[in-house]
This record gives sequence, structure tokens and C-alpha cells, in this order.
Amino acid sequence: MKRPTIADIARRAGVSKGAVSYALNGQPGVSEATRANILAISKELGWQPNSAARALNGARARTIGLALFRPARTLGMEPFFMELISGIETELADRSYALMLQVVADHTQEIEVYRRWWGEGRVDGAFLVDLHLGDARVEAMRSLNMPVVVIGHPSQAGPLSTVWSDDGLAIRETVEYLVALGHRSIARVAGLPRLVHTTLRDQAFVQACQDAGPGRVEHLIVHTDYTGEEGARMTRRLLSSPRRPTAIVYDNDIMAVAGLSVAQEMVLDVPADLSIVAWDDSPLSQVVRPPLTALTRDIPAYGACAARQLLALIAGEPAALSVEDRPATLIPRGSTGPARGPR
Amino acid sequence: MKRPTIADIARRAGVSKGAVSYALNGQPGVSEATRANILAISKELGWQPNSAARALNGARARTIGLALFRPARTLGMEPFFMELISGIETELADRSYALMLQVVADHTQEIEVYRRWWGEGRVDGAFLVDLHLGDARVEAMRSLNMPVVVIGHPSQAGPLSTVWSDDGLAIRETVEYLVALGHRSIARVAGLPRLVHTTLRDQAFVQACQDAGPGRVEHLIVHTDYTGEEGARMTRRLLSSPRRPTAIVYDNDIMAVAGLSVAQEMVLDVPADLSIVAWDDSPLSQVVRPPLTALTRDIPAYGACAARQLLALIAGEPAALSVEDRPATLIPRGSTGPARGPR
DNA sequence: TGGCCGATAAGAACCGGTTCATCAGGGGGA
DNA sequence: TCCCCCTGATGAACCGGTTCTTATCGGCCA
Repeated sequence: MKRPTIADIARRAGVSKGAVSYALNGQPGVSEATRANILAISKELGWQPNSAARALNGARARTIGLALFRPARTLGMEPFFMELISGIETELADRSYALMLQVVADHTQEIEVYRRWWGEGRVDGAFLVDLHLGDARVEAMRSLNMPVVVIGHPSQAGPLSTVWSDDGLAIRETVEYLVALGHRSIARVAGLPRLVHTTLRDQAFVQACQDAGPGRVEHLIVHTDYTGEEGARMTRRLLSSPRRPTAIVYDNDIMAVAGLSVAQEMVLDVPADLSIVAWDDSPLSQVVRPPLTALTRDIPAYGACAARQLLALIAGEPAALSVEDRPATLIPRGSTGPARGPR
Repeated sequence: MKRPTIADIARRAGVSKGAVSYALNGQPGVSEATRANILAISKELGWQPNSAARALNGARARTIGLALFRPARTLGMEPFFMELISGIETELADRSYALMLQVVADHTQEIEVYRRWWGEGRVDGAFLVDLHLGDARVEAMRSLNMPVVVIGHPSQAGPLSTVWSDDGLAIRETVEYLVALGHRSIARVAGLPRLVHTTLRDQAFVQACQDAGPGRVEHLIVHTDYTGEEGARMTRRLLSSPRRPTAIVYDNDIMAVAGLSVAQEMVLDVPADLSIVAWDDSPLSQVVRPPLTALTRDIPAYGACAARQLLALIAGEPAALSVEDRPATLIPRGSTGPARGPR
């Protein structure tokens, strides 16, 4: 009861293997009558192409790789990756591409995994996420000559194709909104300092505050590892300092929620005493009291965009080196309001 | 600049393809001197085995499949799957197995994907999650004869191997705890009614309430789709009813947090007026005020356990049909307390 | 010195497809 | 009537490994 092969079909139909191959692939070289007969027999036998045999002839693996370097625990917390993956999937599923996923312990292992996958012909291309300054993965992927799309800002991506959105714009919008509300001391609780998008957001944040007028807006940035614990700790520190900020912008929703809890624990009213803005919207942000003002973006669409880009690259189609997706937009909710008091 | 093959190595070493194959796979048939030489050359050339060619000889694909039927959006919200996947990954990564992931639109498509993957020899086995009553996937997988591990209770899994934990026990523990705190009216905000684990939890919940003594504890179950919106809506309904429960047990943390917000919005004190318990712990549960009492389990460990089971099945090792993982345990936090008032 | 055995290696077949070169046969044009 | 070309189909080579069969060589023992 083994799986039928094209040789079985050929025998049944009384033709050669070659004819069967042509018939099944819709290629010329067989008459319509024979083709119909072969198709009928293959259906009857329940034939499925063996992808290994096809791959051996230089065909695509029809699979895309994604190695994620994230501690297992944080993966569960951050909706970002799951949403990104589901967005990628929507695009891949249509063309019956699969996604090969592996969680890795560090970037060295990540490179190793990609090298193996590519070397073994298991994937046709891959994504790179969370680029940091001087990222070794860029050079490694370039030398592999594997189709790669970087999900993130092009600045550190070298010759690699990128899909990105303008975080600076979103930060600027946020700062201007807070300044308009009368805030004159704004803090930013940022993510990992080495990541490209963190530094870009940092720069944009500082710039936007300075642009509000010389010495008009005090600004402060602290870095974290994205966890709620760190977010809470940093918030506690900020709120205990003599020059307490009246608004805090967090780099993800987990930290924003943690920060909100700390504020309430310290009997501060949000938004009267403190305004809070979260980067990345999620049900979490909407469910707390007050609901959080958030920078929202369509992450699945972002993933889908990256997938399209990678598929085009793999197909050898002409594709832009860098594709800019829509920037995040500010959704004001209950956690932001006018700054209280004089000054 | 093509990828080197064993033929290239053979030529360089002046030996036959067969000898190279034996040398690279640590099999007898070549002298130690030749083996060392071949290994050196293969390293120098940067040779990688072509997985397609290996698979063609009946070798394993060294890949496991997971097709997920979940609306893209909920995937991002629920930490469960990401944690499960990261747990599976830890086990797979060690043996350099990869995980093939695909998000599907319904169970029919899920079966189709598995049939294709298996037929094409792309995966060696697969997981089945979220079994529902009379699930067509069970029969489909059985007829495919593909190694499969069901993640969930064995009751509907037919002849398929399962990895599960005793949800009933956890529910019972929770109810007994609430009853001991003096609660006499307990509601359960459950998940999708057709899922096996939902009905099992439902039954256990009712049983535990009845076991507290005839007519002693009022109980009520409402079903939802696991979203925060539904959780909020149901909570609002429960709390507005004349016979308001003094404790609510939610089937996930998202709904529990949403429920907490609703309670606070209705100016009820948690836990004085209402006790809240969440199924599945997450940073989310700990970050809100008060932190939620939760049924916590080690989901990554659960996934790792399932992965071990599946790998054993694939290897043809003797494996138990059904493996029971540790049940969830109750972590009391600030959201539960004594029921207020008389009765 | 001849014969036998084990170690080592070569060579070929095979896995299941794709693709190229080749060929038979029939129809049409000169 | 002859020749050419096109269609439909065949058979073989090939992809990159694994594995089985066969061959060679050297050493050991009688």
C-alpha cells in the first residue's frame, strides 16, 4: 500500500513516465485524450507529487524560513510576532507556500539555521527581523546569496531588500500631540537600545521635543528589555524622580499597561496627573482602565507586504529594494489628556 | 559558484561517491585515513547535505507540521499558541527538526494541508489542536496513517496519541477554593462551546459546584469566542442580573482582564464585591490591578512534552497512547477574596 | 607458496520526478 | 510521388544522495 508514483500511473496508462509528467504538469507533448486519461488514473490512484523528487531537479522548495531570536517567554507576551506571522501566512497560503519556523538562542545560531536551510535546499528565502547596529546577519545573508527581506528600517540592511514603516513620523506625531495638550516634560520608555528601530525612535523623539522650541520641552529616554517588569520598574523610577514627567511614551503595550498599574499604585490619576501612550495597539490596551492612547499599525498587513516582497524576490521579478508601508497612527483614548497645573 | 555535492568531494579526494557517503555519515566501509581526508575536503568546500536528495531515499523530512485554524487576529492576542510553539521548538531544535507552520481558514483546509504535506513527504508527523466534538480531522489523520499527536483530552481523539492535562482537576480546585472563601454563586465565562476542553471544563465545573452540597452553590455557564469583547459583554450581563454572582471564572486571561475592567467600570470592588479567576496565567494577569488569581500551567513544557511524544512516534519507538501532563495549578492573587455579606 | 578471509573501495542501481534528444507516423505542399 | 515538418510519444540522462554488489589488495595461516 505504498504511495503511487508516476511510474505506477505510466504502467496503468500504458505510456512512458515522461508522458505522465507532461500530462500532470499541463505541458505540451501529449494529446488531449492521453492527458485526460492520465489525469483520471492519477486521480483514481490518489497520486501526490513527491516534493523531494521535484526539489532535486532544482525546483523551488515552496517554503520560506523564519528563525526567531526571542526568549521563549517573551514570544508569548508580545502579540507582534504572532500577528506578523499570520499576515505573512495569508500571503503565503494563497500560493501554497509554507513557513518554516525555528526559535533560536542567539543570532549566531540564527545564521547557522539559515545557512543549513538554504544549503539543504529546504527554503527559497527568509526574513530578517530586529536588526541591530552592525548586525552580522546582513553580511552572512549577503554571502549566502539567499533571497532575504529585512523587516525594518533600511539604514543597517546594506544591500538587502527591506520593508519598513516610518517610526520617526509616528513619534513626531505623538510628541506634537502631547505638546499641544500642554505637556512640557515627556519621557520615553524605550526597548532594547541596540535595535535599529529603537535608536531611530530615540532620535526622532529627541528631535521632535527640540523642535517644539528651544528648552520648551524636557525629554528623557530610558531603555528596557520590553518586559512588563522592566516597564514597571522604569516607570516607578520616573515617577519618583523630583522632575516627574507628565507624559510617558512606551515602546510597547505590555510596558504601557505595566506603567499604568504603577501610576495607579502610586495614586496618580491617569490622565490628569500622567498621560500614557503605548506603541503598538492590542486588545490589551483597550481593555485596561482608562483605555490606552496607542500608536496603532496594521501588523498583519505589514507581514503580508513583506511576504509579497520576498516572493517577488524569489521569483526573480523586478522588485523595489525598499518598500515603505504605512506609518503607525495615533489613536487617542482615555489615557492621555491635558497636562495639569501651571507652567 | 554552485553548491558542492558529494560528487565534487569524491573527485577532489580521488574516491567514489559511495565512499564519500559512508565517510560523511560515520558508517563503516572506509578507512580512518580516507574518512579524515574526506571530512577535511567537505569542510573546506562547505558541503551541506541536500535534504531533498536524502528524502528521496526514504529518509525523514526532519520536519513536523502544524496547521492552525485560528482567525489571524486572535492568534496575536492569545499567548497560548506562541508559548506552545516555543515549547515545541525547544524540543525540535535539539534534534534539528524544523516546524512547518500554516494558518488555515477552516478544518477542511487543515485536513487538505496535512494531506498534501504528508503526500509530498514534506513532514514526518503533525499536531492536532483544539479538537471539537465529532472532529473530522481524527478520521482523516487515521486514514492518512501519518504520525499525529493530539494536544488535548483523549476522549475525542479516537486511536490517535494524545498529550493532555486534567482540566477537570484544576476547575475543581478552583471551585473548592471559592466555596471555601464563602462564595455561593459562581459563574463561568467559558470559551467556544464545541471544543472538547470547553465541555470537559463545563462538566467539571457543574459537578464541583454540586459536590459542594445540594443546592448550596448556584452556578451558571456562558459561552464566548475567547475575545475580550465577548468576555466584557458577558461579564456586563452577569453583573447586571438580579442574581449577581460573587465570583467569575474565565476561560482565558484576555476575558478575565476585560471582565475586571467591566467590574471596575460598574464601580464594583474586586475582590470585595467580585472575585475573579483567570484560566491561563500571563504577564497580563499580573500587571492589572488587582493582579489576577490564575490557573497557571507551564505551556512551553506542555508543548515540549507533545513534541517528544510525536518524535517518539515518528521514530517508531514504543510510546504511550496517552500522556498526561501536570494539571494547571491555582495561584491566588489579589483578585479573589472572601465573599462579602451574609448567607 | 598457495589459498582464504577481512578490510577497503569502486561501481552501479535506485529513489521519483523533469527534461532533452530522438523517433515514428501522418498530413500537406511541391 | 517524394520530402519535409509537425505532432505525440518514447527512452535515457539527470538531480544528489544512499546502499547493495562486486572487486581488489594485503596479511595470515597451513
